Amino acid sequence: MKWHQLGDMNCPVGRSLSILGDRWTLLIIRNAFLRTHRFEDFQKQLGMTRHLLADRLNRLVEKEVLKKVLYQDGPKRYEYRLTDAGQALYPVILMLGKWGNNWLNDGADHPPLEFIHNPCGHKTDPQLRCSECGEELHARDMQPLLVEGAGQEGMLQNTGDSHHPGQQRTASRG
Amino acid sequence: MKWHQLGDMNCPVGRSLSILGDRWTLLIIRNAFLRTHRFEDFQKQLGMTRHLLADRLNRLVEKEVLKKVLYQDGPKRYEYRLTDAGQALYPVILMLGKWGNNWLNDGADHPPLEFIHNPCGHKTDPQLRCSECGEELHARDMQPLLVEGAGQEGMLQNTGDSHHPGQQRTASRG
DNA sequence: CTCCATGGTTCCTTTTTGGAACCTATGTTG
DNA sequence: CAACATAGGTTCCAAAAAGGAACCATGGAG
Repeated sequence: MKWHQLGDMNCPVGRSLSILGDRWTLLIIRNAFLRTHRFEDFQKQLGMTRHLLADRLNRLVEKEVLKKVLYQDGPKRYEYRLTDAGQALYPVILMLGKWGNNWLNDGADHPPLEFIHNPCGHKTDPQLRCSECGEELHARDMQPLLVEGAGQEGMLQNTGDSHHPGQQRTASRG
Repeated sequence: MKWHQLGDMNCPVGRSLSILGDRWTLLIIRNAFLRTHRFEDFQKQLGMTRHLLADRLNRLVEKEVLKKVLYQDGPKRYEYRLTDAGQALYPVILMLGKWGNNWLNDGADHPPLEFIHNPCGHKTDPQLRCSECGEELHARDMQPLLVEGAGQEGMLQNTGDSHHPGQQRTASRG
């Protein structure tokens, strides 16, 4: 299977990764959150080839994660800014950062990265929480629920070949 | 710059992506969360070449995201399971899924994926929240803070070439 | 007309993928 | 013992993507 066919799959993680899952794309988006918007700046900060950068920026514009905004009219120049969809990737970037912080400090010479949450004014540790009870979410407590009419190749639900029975019921196809 | 040099960078997002940022790795991890553990099952479910799968599994074991566990002694057979570091990637996977759900439902024929949070029993919408005030976190409210002694190429802090002044102060190097 | 800045594009080499066949160890069937 | 099955790889080769460096285009400044 070619990797790009993943975009059609039923699993939302697969669809996300068909756009975001390559070597540079998420780094470009990270830098966009850091207020980098221009071709030259992306290129200098990331050190990637101009070639690839142009390709990735175009693809992100096409997928509506970034948009081109005119910022100068002499020779018309555009910069790249996050769309609403792009802004919505913040949790992904932040959780990747948290993971790197917690689990990839081999030599310990990497400074822990911390954030102030401006509205409350405190150093914050971003946490994934349940919208209903407010508790922190863990993989073992989550039960995926696939709505009716779907799911032949649904992923994010086990396909039933588990060697560890019990513990699992998916909604449909029962 | 070669992509693998990113592993040494100061930014935790860059370090995370040096392990996770390729076409297949996060999909392998997703399936591990869905209780897929064996080579053949990964291969069938993902449709990737055995070649690449072997390479990625080995790399994840080396990086201590997965571990090999003996499950049969006839011909010795091992399966791949998430380590604690691997388990800690759940928020990343879940937020990628949430994003795909919300922003990549082009034809709308993809079913929304929903989860029950077992401890509270409700359908949950996973949210990124502040550990201190409990409010949902947004990019615009977050101020990265780099601890002293660090930060030459720190990333996740703006390097100062912003064309949009104000709105930004990083803690050190002032 | 020349030079500069920004934002690309082209050309060519090196690495990574994709696809399919083959290998290894052991266990089962006949 | 031969033949086949199972699980987990490895090998080989062609195709695609990434890396590196030079070149191009537009418009303004000198």
